[in-house]
Amino acid sequence: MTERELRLKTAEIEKISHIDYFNIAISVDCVIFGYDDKELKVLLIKSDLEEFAGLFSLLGDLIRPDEDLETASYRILKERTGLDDVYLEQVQAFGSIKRHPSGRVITIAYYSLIDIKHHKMQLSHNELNWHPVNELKKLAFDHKLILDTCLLRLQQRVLETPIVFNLLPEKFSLRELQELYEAILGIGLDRRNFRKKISIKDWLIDIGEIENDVPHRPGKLYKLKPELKIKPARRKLQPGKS
Amino acid sequence: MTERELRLKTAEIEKISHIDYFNIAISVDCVIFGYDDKELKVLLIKSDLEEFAGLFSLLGDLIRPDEDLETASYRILKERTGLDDVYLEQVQAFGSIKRHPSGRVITIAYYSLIDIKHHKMQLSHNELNWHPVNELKKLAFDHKLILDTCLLRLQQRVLETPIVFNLLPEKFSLRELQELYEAILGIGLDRRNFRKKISIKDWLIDIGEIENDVPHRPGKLYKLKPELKIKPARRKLQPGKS
DNA sequence: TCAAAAGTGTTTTGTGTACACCCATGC
DNA sequence: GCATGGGTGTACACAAAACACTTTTGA
Repeated sequence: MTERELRLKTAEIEKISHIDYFNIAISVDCVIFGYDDKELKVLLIKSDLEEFAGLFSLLGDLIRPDEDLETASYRILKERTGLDDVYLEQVQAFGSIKRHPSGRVITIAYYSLIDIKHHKMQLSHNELNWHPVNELKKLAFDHKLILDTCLLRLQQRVLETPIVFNLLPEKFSLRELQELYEAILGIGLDRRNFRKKISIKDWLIDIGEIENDVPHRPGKLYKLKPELKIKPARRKLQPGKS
Repeated sequence: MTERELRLKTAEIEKISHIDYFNIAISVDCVIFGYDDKELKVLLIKSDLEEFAGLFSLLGDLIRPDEDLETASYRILKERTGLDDVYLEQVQAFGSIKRHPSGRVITIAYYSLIDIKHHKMQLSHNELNWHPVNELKKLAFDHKLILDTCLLRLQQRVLETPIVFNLLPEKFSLRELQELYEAILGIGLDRRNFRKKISIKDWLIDIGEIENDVPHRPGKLYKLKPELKIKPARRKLQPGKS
């Protein structure tokens, strides 16, 4: 659909036929967050559109008429990361008229949290790569806006609900956890206060093991209490305060 | 589109043609909140679908190919309430396959806040009426879920940003304001603590007038500081904590 | 003079923040 | 033995919650 055709429809607004209402495509875009090397990262692919030559874009696809919004998101995640059981949350829809150069495409944005170490599969196929969130300036489409909006949502959620653990391996030390929070929130945290706050939340189990391969005193390892692992199917409305 | 056609497409999933992707309609649904008689209310219309005979539904419409999501929402609000300059916020999209009996319709939910007294125009045309939010049990489509989700979002926002004033007339007393908060949050509040908290936020101006027509000692009247009135066009990302 | 709500402060409790020392380990 | 992070507690400031009496007005 060209810009010209779009304008034509605008002029004909009074006699819109029912079929015209279907001249809008719907996509899902996934902000796939990962955590590695003490940085929050996002999975991006090089845009194949001429208009955005050289820019990266989020992973997305048109929604098929026979799949739910979440189904479409899980499909994309599965295709791009090989992972199945991931945290996924819808953020909102983006639907500016001119957001997509090839026509009217409304997109529904999701973010998901995955353990970057579990991935490492189809990576770097067609320029699919992890990018530090902080270093991104310009993305294709309105994807920078979508990313920023999702990051903001993540920052809000992370203080209330135990979702960050989706970004970590099964076992982790308190230092790793704190560094993750610092990466997500973009601020430094006091170690003693952080540990106090986490211990009050009662999210973790001391598994009786310690780090190895660290060039200093190893820390204890913890894991998330199993009952707090968020099964994607279970989530309904927003969870309340922890 | 019948259920049978849907299943057919599912079977043909491998050879989906581009045009199939457009076989999805997109609508906007508005949860229009008002406040009257010490109750939070929502504007509903009697559903004209046989499947939902006797049930009420939110106000919505299909999105036109040439209008933004917000433009569509404002159009609905204008059509149904006659009001222009209202608070409007997108919540999220709802897209279950079977949410609409006549085909695949993905809807994007907005809530808006209006002064119920300013309205009173096209009301009760075709069974368009205000309903107390607390007394609603079943709505057409998935509109109860949408309403609940929007209410939850409103409850979260109301503590952080000065949006409740969109539900009140220009001048109001602190008692009215407190009763409004109580209606939205569904809890009782301590008067002294409430007044302290509001005064700290520094949102109000004492306009030097007092209530009249009250059968008791009249309270002072206040108005929201003009610079805090949220112009719909200005809002971008989520506002931070107050 | 009575009913109804306005208006107003203090105390207690909990939460967030700032901050420093000794300990265990790897090198 | 030294560098590195692990592990821990206390003091202060601020915010939230509980709580009661006097004042003003209309009826």
